[in-house]
Amino acid sequence: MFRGQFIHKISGTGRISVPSKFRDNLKKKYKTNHLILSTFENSIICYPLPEWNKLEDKIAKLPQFKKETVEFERYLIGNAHESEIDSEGRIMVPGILRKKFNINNSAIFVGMLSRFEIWSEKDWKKDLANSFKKFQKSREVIDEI
Amino acid sequence: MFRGQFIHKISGTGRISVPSKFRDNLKKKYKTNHLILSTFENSIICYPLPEWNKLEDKIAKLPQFKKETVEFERYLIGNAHESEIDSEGRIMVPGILRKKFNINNSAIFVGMLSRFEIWSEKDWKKDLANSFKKFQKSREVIDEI
DNA sequence: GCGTATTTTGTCATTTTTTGGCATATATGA
DNA sequence: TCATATATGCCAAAAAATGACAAAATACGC
Repeated sequence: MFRGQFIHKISGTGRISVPSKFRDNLKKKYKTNHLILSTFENSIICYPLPEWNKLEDKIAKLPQFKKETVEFERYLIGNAHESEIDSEGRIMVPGILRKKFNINNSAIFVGMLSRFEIWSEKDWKKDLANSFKKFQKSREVIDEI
Repeated sequence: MFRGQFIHKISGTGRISVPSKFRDNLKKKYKTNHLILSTFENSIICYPLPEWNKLEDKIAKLPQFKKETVEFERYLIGNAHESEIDSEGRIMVPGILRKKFNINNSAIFVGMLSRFEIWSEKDWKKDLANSFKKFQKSREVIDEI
């Protein structure tokens, strides 16, 4: 499970080291060092490749020209980049994603159990300000827990 | 699988380099460097030749004089151009397609699993502005995922 | 606290990918 | 046929990604 927050520097070429605890989880639980980075709301969302593949397999079975399928694919698959963790524990975050989320000097990794997110510091702080309010609202709606 | 977004320059003669990750996928998975370019919505749609053939086979099985079949065929098959990836990793995008989609200086490749799309920057941004909203809608329809 | 091990960061060299340019070839249409 | 537009082949420059190594920072055990 991915848990916790970590601030890491990102190099000019877009390399950033994945928190070692996340790497341990990837190795132990998923036996992979491949990630898929995609976009969701205001951050880069990262899935272990095996998890992501399950999602793709489902999408591949949908009728390929149907409007909903196409829109879903454009957003989710269209933003997805595969990235391998290198010998130093780093990944390359493609420029197109860095630009999209204003990730320049450092970024925040946020664990989300089966996935994790990468935020720019600025956006993270902004979101944080709202998140407690949002949490208050959503806990009234989520009955299952 | 074709995934991700890549912005590439297009030459005056209509040559544009196919993202290397797409080329790798073409080689490994499809063992081809032939593509079929056609039109779909506001972009050029690109299929590896083997995938295209599958599509044609499916179309061939449809009732051949049905209105929808004819219309579907005319649109998809009628606009299809074959293109081979050259030694520099580029393809030629026929002028007729470039004009149709206002592709001038640069274009965006968007991965869609078994195919990919080529957009003009302008149209892509326009579409993108709606894409998260569309995604929100479509994911309600695609419950299984 | 101190020393050790691990993790993160910086830098440089190498390789790969993308782009630009130019010359030649092929087709198109008057 | 010739002029024009379109397409192809080839080479080299520019830009981006990757690999390797080492320094700096941080965490950990005692």
